[in-house]
Amino acid sequence: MGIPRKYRLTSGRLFGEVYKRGKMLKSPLFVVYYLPIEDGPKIGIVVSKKFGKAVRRNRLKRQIREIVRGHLPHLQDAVVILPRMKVKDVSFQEMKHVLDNMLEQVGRGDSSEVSEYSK
RNA sequence: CCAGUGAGAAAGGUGCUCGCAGCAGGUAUAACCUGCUGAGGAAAGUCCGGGCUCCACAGGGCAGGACACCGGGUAACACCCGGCCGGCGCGAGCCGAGGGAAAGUGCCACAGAAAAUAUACCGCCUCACCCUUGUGGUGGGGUAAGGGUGAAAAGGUGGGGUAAGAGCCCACCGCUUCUUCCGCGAGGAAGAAGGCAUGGUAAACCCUGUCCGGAGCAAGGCCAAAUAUGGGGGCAGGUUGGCCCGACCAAUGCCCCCGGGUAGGCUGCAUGAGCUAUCCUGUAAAGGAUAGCCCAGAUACAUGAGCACCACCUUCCCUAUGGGAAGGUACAGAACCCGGCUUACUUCUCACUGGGACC
RNA sequence: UGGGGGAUCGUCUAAGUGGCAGGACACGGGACUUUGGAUCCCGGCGUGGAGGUUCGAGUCCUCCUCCCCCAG
Repeated sequence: MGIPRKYRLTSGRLFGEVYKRGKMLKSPLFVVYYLPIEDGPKIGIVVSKKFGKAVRRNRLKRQIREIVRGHLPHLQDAVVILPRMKVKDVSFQEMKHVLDNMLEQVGRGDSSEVSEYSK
């Protein structure tokens, strides 16, 4: 895994908290929920079974983790990332570009004001 | 060269940068550094069989389920190996839920005379009677050869025989029974006798034989935290108290339901029916001996991203024995662990079969 | 990960012990009506896939595919 255990979202209860009380960013490729918390960034990734069998889902999760890894220093939120179906037709480079922008917005949202929508 | 059959092997490689998990060490828990290790032949489907754990349990039976030619292998199996029989294929070979229908019960639609105690529709033959004397009718009897129906029609083919026919008789084939020989056995071979009895269906109920207690690592164990001695019902009538005995009352026991609380860590958790090599036994599956090796262990669930070179494939371009570019390199990801089965799927090797061409 | 259940026209559903797959709604056509609705008549449409047992399979057996539920 590209993210140390310390920075992972590790219980169903926390996922529920983020969905319920967090904010949301949408793009054609991803949906990101985030909620500012005290003890450092915590990342969770949810990949639906629609994306294929276990090998394919695991690979997608690894690629997303690889992208998220670079953003860990400037995040202070619990973040849940859900890829959407269009990700299947897109290269790693495009995924990285889109997700980089979204995560930068999450990082800014912690200090300055928050915009609920993107694009 | 083409088509095919059967065995077996591999699962792209090397280097660099960043990053993840486990273990060991470094000065001390988290952190940090170093080193080592890190998915599969199917890890899959969860279809069988075990180990392991808890619960239940005197023994046996009933119910329910699984299996079913023979011999062997195994911890066990529905698996594997060797064989038998049957079927398929020109062949190499492949396939088979392959016990019992002369214990019983059920079912066999439609069609057909009749679907299982045989029967007699069209027919064939014959006798008697009748008259309109005909290729006639009525009645009785003999038939199972021919027709027709069906998935299936009560041994088959040929000959003799007969009024017409029929295992009525004969030959061959099939079947049944018996004997001898071979084989551990399934069974095979030879011979004799019987005159044919026993339709199909048991992946219909069933019978016979063998085997099977239930649940599953979210099993189970330990620690921490939290709470309510709560409410209702059932069973048992044991223990204690009300001086003793009985009744009665109260508390306590076990099970179920409702309600409330907690839901975090450690362990199980990886040395095992283990892997590799050699030798011995065995046709083989497999077993034994010796030596060496340690080979994932997560808990929102670990292998990715970028780059370079090489190998292979496809497409395109060029000055085309060559060079370059782009894309691709199957099926697929361990979660308690093993033995199988089944399904998905790329490439290669070897042996064999049939056919064609050439020397 | 483990355990359990299911699949029949477009949708909802039937088919004791194997024997011509029916019905309702919807759909298409026609009649009635100036038109539409309602009503009446007619019609097509299906056993998740592959194989096996049987003369014959929606039904019995095996293997796949998909969906749902439970532990939560």
